[in-house]
Amino acid sequence: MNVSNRIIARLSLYYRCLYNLAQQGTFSIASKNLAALVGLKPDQVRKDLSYFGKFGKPRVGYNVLDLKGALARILGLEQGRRVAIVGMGNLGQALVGYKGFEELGFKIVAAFDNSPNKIGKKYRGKYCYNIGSLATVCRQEGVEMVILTVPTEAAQSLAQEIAKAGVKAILNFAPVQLSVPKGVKVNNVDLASELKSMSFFVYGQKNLARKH
Amino acid sequence: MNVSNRIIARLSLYYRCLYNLAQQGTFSIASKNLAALVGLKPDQVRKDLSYFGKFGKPRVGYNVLDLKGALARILGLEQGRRVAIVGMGNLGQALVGYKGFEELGFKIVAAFDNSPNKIGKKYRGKYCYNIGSLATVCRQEGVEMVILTVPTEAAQSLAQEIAKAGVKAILNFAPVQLSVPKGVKVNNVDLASELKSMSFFVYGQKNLARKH
DNA sequence: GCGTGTGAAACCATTCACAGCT
DNA sequence: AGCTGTGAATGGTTTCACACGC
Repeated sequence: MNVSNRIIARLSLYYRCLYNLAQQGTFSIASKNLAALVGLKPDQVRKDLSYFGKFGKPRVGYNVLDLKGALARILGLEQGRRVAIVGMGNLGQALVGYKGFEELGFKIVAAFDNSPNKIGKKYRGKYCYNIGSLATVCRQEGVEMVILTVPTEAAQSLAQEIAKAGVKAILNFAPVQLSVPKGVKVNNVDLASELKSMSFFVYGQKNLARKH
Repeated sequence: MNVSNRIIARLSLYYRCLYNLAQQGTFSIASKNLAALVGLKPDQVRKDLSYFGKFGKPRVGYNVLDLKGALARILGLEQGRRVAIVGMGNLGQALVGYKGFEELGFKIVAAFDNSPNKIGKKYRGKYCYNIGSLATVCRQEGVEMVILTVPTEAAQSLAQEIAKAGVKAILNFAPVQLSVPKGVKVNNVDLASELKSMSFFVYGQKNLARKH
């Protein structure tokens, strides 16, 4: 079966809301209300969920805990995922302490850098290894996903190393298109491009040469 | 005219590549090669550009400097944009020094926080103001876009303040759907959701209840 | 011949509308 | 009556295929 990126991105949002609702002790929620929380239409929510099963009850909506559990299973979040951060610059250091990760079961088990100043130090209690020992440490620690926060020039060759170390997912912050072996999933976070894109909608737009 | 988010997101990528190509002194590039750099099909690149005009020359491709200039104009990047960071936690502090912003003409002109420890300090040479003076400082400094890196609970009410201060674009890192007045553009960066989404493709997927 | 620009076709995603259940 | 689940209809995006210009 074939599920698109976009559906999964939305499931992640639903999961986030259900997590919060569960904490507040909310028992059940209708597609209409869930949709409002994420800024979508109810139809969309129901259709997305219907790809994976029938989780709702007519007249009632969805049981929060049940649906949260189902999404956790679908998204592969049941047993926490083991994550490493490669590149302990400003961004890497900020993310090593990011609350949002640990809450959702992403456990940061290692940090890596190539700078002698950083190797051997601890950041938020996480030991920073020499990047040369990437493969060894990743296998030892069972690293499943990597957050890659290195300078642009270094990103591609490290992505290869990371893939060789058996890691199956890379969240890439470097503004380059990484090429990796099949079977490795890359998601990109391109901060400057986000700004550029907003710039268009607010300050560009007018200079259009062509209508349509 | 109506241009979709997705086209603009891709234009931002093209711009990034053209910026690099220009620095390397490359004179011209074909859609095929540009597509390879961003991981897309040549047809897509040509179609995207054709919404805005005819920039290429048959048999030659696109002149790098010309196309870069055209995209800068379209994206509203010609005169640098003035940006503030609201929330000087780990992430805010990391982003205040992010090279990728200044290079592309996004000038960080102010930082804000509500903590007495931080107010009055400088981060990478940027003064941290009391968040209470948001409106005043934003108008004084001509802030056009805000990067919002505050705790989830604070995000919604600050988004309102920011909008009131005349800022037209918010890059939101808090995992909530912000509601803002019409005319204000919000882009979300939800780091935990990125990880969740990758988790599905690598470790979820199998547990599908329904085929299709 | 080679690479652009662009209608037409194919594909995918969202929205609609309603049957079915409680 | 109210809310889910889902085919059918709509709308949007990507890919194809080819005419045109150098």
